[in-house]
Amino acid sequence: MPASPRRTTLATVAASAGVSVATVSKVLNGRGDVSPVTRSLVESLLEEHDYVSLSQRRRGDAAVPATIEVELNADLNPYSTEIVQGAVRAEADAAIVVSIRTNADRAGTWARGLAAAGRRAVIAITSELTAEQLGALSRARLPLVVIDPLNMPQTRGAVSVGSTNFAGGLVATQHLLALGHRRIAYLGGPATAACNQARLHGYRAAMEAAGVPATPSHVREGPFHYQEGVKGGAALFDLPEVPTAIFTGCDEIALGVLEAARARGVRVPEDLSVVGFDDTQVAKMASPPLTTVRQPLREMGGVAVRTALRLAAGERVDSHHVELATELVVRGSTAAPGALPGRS
Amino acid sequence: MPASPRRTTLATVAASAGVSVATVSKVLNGRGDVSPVTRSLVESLLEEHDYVSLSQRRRGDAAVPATIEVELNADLNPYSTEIVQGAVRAEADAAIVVSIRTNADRAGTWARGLAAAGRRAVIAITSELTAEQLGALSRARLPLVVIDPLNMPQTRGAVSVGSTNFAGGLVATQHLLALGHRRIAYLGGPATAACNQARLHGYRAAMEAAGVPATPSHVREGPFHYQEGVKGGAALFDLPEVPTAIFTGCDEIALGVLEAARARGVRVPEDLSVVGFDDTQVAKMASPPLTTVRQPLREMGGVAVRTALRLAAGERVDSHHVELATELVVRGSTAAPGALPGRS
DNA sequence: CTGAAAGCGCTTACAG
DNA sequence: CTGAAAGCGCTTACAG
Repeated sequence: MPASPRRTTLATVAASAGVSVATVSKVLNGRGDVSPVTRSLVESLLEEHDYVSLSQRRRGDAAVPATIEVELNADLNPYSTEIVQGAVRAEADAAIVVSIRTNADRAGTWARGLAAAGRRAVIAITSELTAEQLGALSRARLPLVVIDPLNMPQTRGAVSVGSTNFAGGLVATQHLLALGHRRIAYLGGPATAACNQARLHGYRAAMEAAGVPATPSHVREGPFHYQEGVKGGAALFDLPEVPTAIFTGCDEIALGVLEAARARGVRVPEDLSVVGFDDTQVAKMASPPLTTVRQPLREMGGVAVRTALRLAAGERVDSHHVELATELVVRGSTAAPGALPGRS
Repeated sequence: MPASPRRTTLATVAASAGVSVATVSKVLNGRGDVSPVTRSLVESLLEEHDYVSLSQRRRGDAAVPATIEVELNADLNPYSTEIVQGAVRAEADAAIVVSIRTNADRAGTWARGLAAAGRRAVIAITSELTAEQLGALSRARLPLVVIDPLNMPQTRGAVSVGSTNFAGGLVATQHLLALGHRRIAYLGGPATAACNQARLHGYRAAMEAAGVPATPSHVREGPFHYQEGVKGGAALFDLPEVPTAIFTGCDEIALGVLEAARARGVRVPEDLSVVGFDDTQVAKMASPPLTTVRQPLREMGGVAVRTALRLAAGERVDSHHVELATELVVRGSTAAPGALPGRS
């Protein structure tokens, strides 16, 4: 979008409202001595002419480094921590403001507040953005980059960053099949999340290709939480056909499964193989260390920041969805079914 | 520091330099048509009069929310993640800029850059700040709050936030003693860190009060890393007097010990009790879940932000060191020595 | 309530 | 190089 040669000034707005510059200035500064009628007329004209205050224009100067908002929908977890890490490391000149959205504000207030505070772009991690919020960001001229949105239909228009989730689900399941497992369960993420759907399809594709279609009772979906792993793992152990391996939707769920196994006296990997997803810090710190599908989360954070900066600079981006490669990382939580202990 | 009634304007500087306002303006805007002599005279006078540009003043307006820099000295880990979490949640109106210091810039450049970018205060987590950096922040009028600095002597003047580490070390060790342990090892943090020293003293005090002074070979210090736990745990298992319990300097180290134990076939808590420190997210996700000394890390992040904002507003703070209470959280990684399994 | 007028802080084209 | 002068965008005390 080419910038218009001159930005709107108070004089423009005053002329179109048929009032003096002084009156417009008063409205802007929230003075009391303006009639409600005049005030609302001026306010709508300010909006219409897309008036940007002097201080905001100054803040847009090259001298002031950009700030980018990284919005979380919940507390930092091992997954979002990695993305934030990558965003923070990405660009020395882009300050990353981390915040947790409370949804207390209305969409317009929220977006305008961000613009007024000097944000140049917004990166939303696993958020559920409404159509109003997307519209408000657009009106505030704030570009948006989403990472793993939880509600696909609404956010389809936004620029997004993700990873090859289908391939990840496929390779994780193939790894377990190659070890000799046949009763492989999927303990995944929220059914509405696109990333979860892709992983599930990868799992199903691998199972079908191996001639052992997934048993319906072996597929469970739920939030990406540790407790899901504890509960889901326990539920799977109660099945008549107990799985010998569980492919999980994220490392946190996998750690929950590890705990469910320990509580039952089920040994990992001797009695049960477990595969995580993400390769967050906790994967390496698990006992046994987790075999997991690595998502390049830090790189994804970095790509999101660089994409956001390009959008903020008015550049076009080639692709509306950047997808980075996943990779299987084999550690100690997987083995052939019935394998003997003895690993290091 | 009471703000002077009026900030320096170009006119003031022009008068004291004996040049016109126009010339000063040219210097500020980096125009070429100013003689080097005049330029350097004006520049030093701008510095001397502490001139703040209009845009910077505007950025200081109440309308623009404060931004606070949270400086990490390394990648986000479970400990610093919790503090960041608390800082982000603390004040709706204070934007938290997270960054990892690279030390590429000289101290003055770094501090002035932060001030120019609109930061109002700096919070440093487990950093090693030099005297130059402290001085540069002070000259840039940026208040500093430190959390668990790694080098105590240099940072003694700074306002700090911490927790009752001595009490934490004491209560953790007393818990193990009460369970019946006598051979209790300490696998702690860096010897130079004040928080580590306090925990070690608490451990020693408890041991001495119980009449079982700590064996020197049972005390090891090192970085707050997972690998320290793996290596340190293995080293302790090789001792002639193998400990029956290990009190660790942080949850990450404790998870390393869990893994060292698993690799040796040592069962936790039946053969070995393990106590962590911090109560980060990974403590709950460990298998078995960790008994640990909870530091209120989120609260510490929140207190740091509120203190930083007060200092930025020119208020005096009552105390140069705020200390929050630690608390023992008993989970599944501790039991009486030689206890039988059977817990849930 | 409203706006003409004075004023503030800054920038810039231009005469010297 | 330098600065007087014109001008820009905005604010505010005050007259009506």
